[in-house]
Amino acid sequence: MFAALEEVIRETAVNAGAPDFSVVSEIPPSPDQGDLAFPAAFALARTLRRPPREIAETLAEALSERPEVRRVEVAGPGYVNVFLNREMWIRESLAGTNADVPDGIHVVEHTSINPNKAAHIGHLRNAALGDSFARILRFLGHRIEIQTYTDDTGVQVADVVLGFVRLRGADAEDVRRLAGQPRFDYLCWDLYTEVSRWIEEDPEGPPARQQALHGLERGEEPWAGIGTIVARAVARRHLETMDRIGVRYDLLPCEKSILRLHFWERAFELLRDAGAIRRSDSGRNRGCWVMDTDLAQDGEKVIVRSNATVTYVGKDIAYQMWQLGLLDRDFRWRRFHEYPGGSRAWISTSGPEEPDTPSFGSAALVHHVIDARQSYTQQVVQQAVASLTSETDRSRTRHLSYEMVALTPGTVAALGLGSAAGDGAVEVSGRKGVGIKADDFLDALLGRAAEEVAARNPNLPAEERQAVALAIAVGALRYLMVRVTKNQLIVFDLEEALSLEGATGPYLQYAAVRAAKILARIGRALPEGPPHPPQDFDDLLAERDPEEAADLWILLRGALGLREAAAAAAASEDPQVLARWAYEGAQRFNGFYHRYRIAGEPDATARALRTYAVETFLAQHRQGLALLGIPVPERM
RNA sequence: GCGCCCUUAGCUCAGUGGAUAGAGCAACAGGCUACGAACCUGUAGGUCGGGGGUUCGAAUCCCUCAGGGCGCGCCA
Repeated sequence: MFAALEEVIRETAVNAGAPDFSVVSEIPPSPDQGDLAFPAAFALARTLRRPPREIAETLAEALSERPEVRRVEVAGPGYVNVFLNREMWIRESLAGTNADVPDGIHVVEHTSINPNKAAHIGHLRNAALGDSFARILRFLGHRIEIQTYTDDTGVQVADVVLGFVRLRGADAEDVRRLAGQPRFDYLCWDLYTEVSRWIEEDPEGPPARQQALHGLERGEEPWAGIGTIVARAVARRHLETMDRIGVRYDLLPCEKSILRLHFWERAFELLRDAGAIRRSDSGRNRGCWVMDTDLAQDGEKVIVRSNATVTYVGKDIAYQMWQLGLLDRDFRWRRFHEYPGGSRAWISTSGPEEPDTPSFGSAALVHHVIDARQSYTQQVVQQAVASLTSETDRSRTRHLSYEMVALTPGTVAALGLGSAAGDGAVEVSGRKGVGIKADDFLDALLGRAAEEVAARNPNLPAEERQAVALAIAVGALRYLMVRVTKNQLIVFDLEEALSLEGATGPYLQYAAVRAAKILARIGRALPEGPPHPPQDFDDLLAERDPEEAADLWILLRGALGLREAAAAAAASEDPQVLARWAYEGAQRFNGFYHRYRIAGEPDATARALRTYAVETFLAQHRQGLALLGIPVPERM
């Protein structure tokens, strides 16, 4: 509808002699200035050599002939303010669909934690960002596949394996027994910091680590056997942790499979044949296979070392080639984790594949949710992969880059993780054991939420109280992680993060719970989707007090902006856009709630209009919260 | 040295060319016998890091300087 009106503006201006231009529209600061405004006359004043007000009058006249326009005003120095036929606008926005979504799978790769220790708050940001982004894409009509890359043969796992063998004197059976513990990942967290310190301080450390790493990569015992036990047990723990906050995965592609299935060997041939890499005959990188790139310091990036082993970047190139279907090799898959409710996560294997395995990968577009520290590496990989595609427009791999989570010195001190030096942010480090574990943080939130629920709902059965507290804790956590822009470093303060008031998840949930309660009181079911407006909506609105009409309209217009907000979030690759929409919606609703009676309103027309607005708000708000992974409890 | 990100109210952040720069927290003053106060209303708080430029119009775009964070290996 906006597009049609913009076209009217453009056409009118061009007919008046203006060169072609793109029309901008905006929403006026107050609804008594209209529903839509065009500042076009200012820019046209110069080219048409006429005063802006005069041009605005011409544009207004053209617009006023459109059926979707009720009234047009020229305001101030030359704004064209449009009062829409609101019923028509609502009906059109309800009819919006995902008709023109291109086919093809979007892979969202997120979380990707090294399977050697418990997940921490930094990983929660990644998972919340990736999961919300994936839900938004699915809402917009895309087919989605969720992957979490699992580096089960890297130094981090090797270090923990070394810790078990060297510092604990454990064999595979011992480790298998320990891995059965409920929070095996916590045990590994502590062992990892211990072994990291040992490697740093003991001269035997570095060579021992080297031995463990090579053992893992080559499949030598005891390293490989223990490595598999550790990696799979910890990866399973990660799935359980993330499932607590509503984050699930389809696939766990493992580095070990990439090695065993010789992905790199094939990728190497393809890259070499395409001329994307070449052997360096001179200089510092003599004997290596390198890629020419402006990104690297000397103009070349080593992909294969002079000792014929492949770098991290090389392995990542092979993996990303597989994701895009550019590698004519495939993983084999086995069932790994059954989620309550039926879905399951698959893990890659180089062994025999299970009979009824679906096929994965070959995505149209892959989104890598990886923190900003990896920007450089991701650019190099993207360049390599792009050199294999015929597409000239843009890369089919996207780096959804985000800034990390650090800790306030106060939080570090409060948790006994070290002394607070200065007032800067403290980096979360798994190696040093500085960080807040994801499960611990969620448990702390759960504890605080449970207190609140008990205080407010003393008569609720304990089991229900627990369920409500969980929803609130998850809502608080999910909102916390997406409420700021992905580019903003989060300096995590525990006290602040445990707050359940103000701009927090529970605020968003509370608005939904309230709205649902009102509807329940007057015997209306929870709306499945936004309802259609009442007949003669504009006339009904006009009969109300102007202030109320404005409040009703602002609530409705905001709620109906869900799809637009989701699309903007997808385009900017940042769920924060949607989180802001949800927060502002809750604010509008709470204001409305305090101002107007709904269920108890005696006037039937007023009650119907207000109920309609509440139903629309609730349907849209619940949908928006679902996209952010924020559950809505029955009561709170 | 090069690259990316950040700099807006005391604090944490919104606001990616339009009308008077907005929220939350903290502070102060109010509001529960109404659909539940995890809420709402009000007060106070801003040279949008500094300086140039483009534009009818700049927190927003360009240049430059400053401060802060993170990267830039034949490591993973």
